[in-house]
Amino acid sequence: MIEIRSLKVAGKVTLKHIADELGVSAMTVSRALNNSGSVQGKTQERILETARQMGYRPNHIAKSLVSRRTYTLGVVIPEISHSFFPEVIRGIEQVVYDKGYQIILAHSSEDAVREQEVVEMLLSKRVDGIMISCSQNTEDASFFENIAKTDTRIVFFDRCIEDIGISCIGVNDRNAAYKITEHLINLGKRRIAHLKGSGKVSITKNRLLGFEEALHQNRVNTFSELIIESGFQEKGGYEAMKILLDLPTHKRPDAVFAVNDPVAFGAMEAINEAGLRIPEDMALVGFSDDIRSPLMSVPLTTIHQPAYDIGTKAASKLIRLIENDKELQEKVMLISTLKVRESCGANQ
Amino acid sequence: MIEIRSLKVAGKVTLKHIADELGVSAMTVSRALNNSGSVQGKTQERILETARQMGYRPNHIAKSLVSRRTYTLGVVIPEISHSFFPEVIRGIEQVVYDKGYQIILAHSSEDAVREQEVVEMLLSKRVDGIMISCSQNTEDASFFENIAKTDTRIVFFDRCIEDIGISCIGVNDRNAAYKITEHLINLGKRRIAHLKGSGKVSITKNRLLGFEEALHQNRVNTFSELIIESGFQEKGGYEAMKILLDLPTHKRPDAVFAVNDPVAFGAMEAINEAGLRIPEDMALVGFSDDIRSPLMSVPLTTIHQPAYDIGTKAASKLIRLIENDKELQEKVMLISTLKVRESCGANQ
DNA sequence: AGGTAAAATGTTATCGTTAACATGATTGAG
DNA sequence: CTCAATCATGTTAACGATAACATTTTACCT
Repeated sequence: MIEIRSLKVAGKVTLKHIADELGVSAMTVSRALNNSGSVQGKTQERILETARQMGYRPNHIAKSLVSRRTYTLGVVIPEISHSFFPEVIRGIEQVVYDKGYQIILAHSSEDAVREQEVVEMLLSKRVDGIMISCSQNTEDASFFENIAKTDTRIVFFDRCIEDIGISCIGVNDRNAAYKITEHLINLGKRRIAHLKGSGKVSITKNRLLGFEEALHQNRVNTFSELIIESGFQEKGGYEAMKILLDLPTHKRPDAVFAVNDPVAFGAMEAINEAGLRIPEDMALVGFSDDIRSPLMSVPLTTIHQPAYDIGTKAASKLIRLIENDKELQEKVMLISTLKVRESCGANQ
Repeated sequence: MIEIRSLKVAGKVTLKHIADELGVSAMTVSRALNNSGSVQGKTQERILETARQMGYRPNHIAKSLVSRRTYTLGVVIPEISHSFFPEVIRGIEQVVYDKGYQIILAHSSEDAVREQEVVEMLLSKRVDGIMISCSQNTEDASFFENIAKTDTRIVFFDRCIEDIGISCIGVNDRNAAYKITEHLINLGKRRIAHLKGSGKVSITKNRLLGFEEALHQNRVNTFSELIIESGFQEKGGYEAMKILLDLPTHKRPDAVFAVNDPVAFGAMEAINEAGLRIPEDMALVGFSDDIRSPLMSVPLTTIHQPAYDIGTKAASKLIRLIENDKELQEKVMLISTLKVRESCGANQ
């Protein structure tokens, strides 16, 4: 039985406290607790027991200062209330937990200025790496390029800035956009609108590209007045749709492809308010397969993205980049699939 | 124009690097950057400019070691895929961002062991405080009591352990449960079941209490075989409901009050599978107003909780506890409201 | 017993920043 | 012109842990 003179130390217990308690040096205590050999079995036991009794908790702040490693990763998302992101986070969390890391969650609120602020903060906190899905008005690629030059690793997921040598984990946006557009064409739609995202991020560009390609390949006219920037949120979708609905009746689209499901929900509301029926008067499809999409009064046809897997891939890629100097940057495109429901008019 | 000899320093730029660059001491640089008086205007300008050019970023790890403050808060949630929690996090994030803190998000996956692990980790990371919503099998109050004795502040939200002197931010669970049960009684239900939560957490206890009270006050029989533990997840709701459905027909409930909406969704599935209609054959109500609840084929009657506000209150309470020694522990009960939809049978 | 290799423990310096104190430069009053 | 007060800057130590090196103790062999 070991007698503890000062079970309650003012403030937190440190190695030094334990060392003083037992009349050994802090180094010996450190070695004992880390099991790093060459501490007499008996001494080690006494140290472990005393540490337990004194409620010792290693100070990772101090450890990090020495090791220059925090085992903490930053995760920056634009909007936590889209069901897609919590699901990605769930994936990230699982990997990160298994590998012994933690995440600092930061929220850009779809604002590029705030995004840079929180990234700066993460860097000051010396996170080992950052996973980021860009805000809707992120334009400044050089900001990320400069970070990539430092020893802090970055990985984009979902909303990426492409071709600047930073890994991207997303889905085959272009191909999926192509498929869902072609699906509308096959249903006989000929005036197809696109509510497009914004900024320089991958999904804006690639979903638009896939859309245009599908029209072109299928010899369907593209109408520039039917391509409207909506951003990525419900409100933007509502407003963009209003613009389309204000067109003269014969110029209105017969189908709308929204850059993501929240935007489609906004559009849905505008269409309902205008007294039009989905899909009879106007077909509508989205992208991302939000948790609400199958539950809408007219279930939304969309592209299903493996959100959880995007999270696990992004996290494991980032950790590999951190832990292995040889690891290369790469673009990972997971497979997304067309989810046909009723809003496109196929299942009537 | 200042000439920088070594714009690129191996590793990260420190105060020392800037100091050497300008031939001053690190302390002067520190003072200049922190604007803490008594640095000559001219010198300060040179320092600021050089710091900018060298891409200096303050090292919060080192700062934290000195100040024993990390401006980081831990947030522990049991399950990120319930829409309630992302919404709480959104509230937390807003306050925390405004006050200059960050959050480390940790996930217990409804597992008390993992919960303790992540809390230990947060403590090792020396977070200034922790917000936690307990897992479904959290029983060990002393674990939290011991932490509360240290100088790390804790606040519970939603799923609290009560009466151990730690602040709780939640809703008037007992009263709300009373109301929704009474609502079922007023609709003529007389064999009312409860799918109850688990563990020692507040919502399990209080929602059950409110349920029983409503039955008692309204002179409706309580049937102990109609109170089944389901936990807090969809799967648990499904399984618990199966048990009720296996009862002989005349012993089956005519209404079911689920401890939360995900559990109600699980129950809904079981009821549908059994070929029964909601609400005609069996009424069903939940608690929490999940984002999916109004969208179900039979929209779910439930209790709406102000999730965002729970987040903001929890965060500001925690920050006040951290920053102000005089701040007292308290129990905050926000007002939740009955949301009558169709699953209870009122709006047919 | 003497000597040496191996094992156990201790000491010092460091990570980047800042508080506390120390020193040197400048100013102004008498 | 001198001396003290004020201002600007520097030095040292500390936060808690550990790597690298240094010392002491133990064990074993001849």
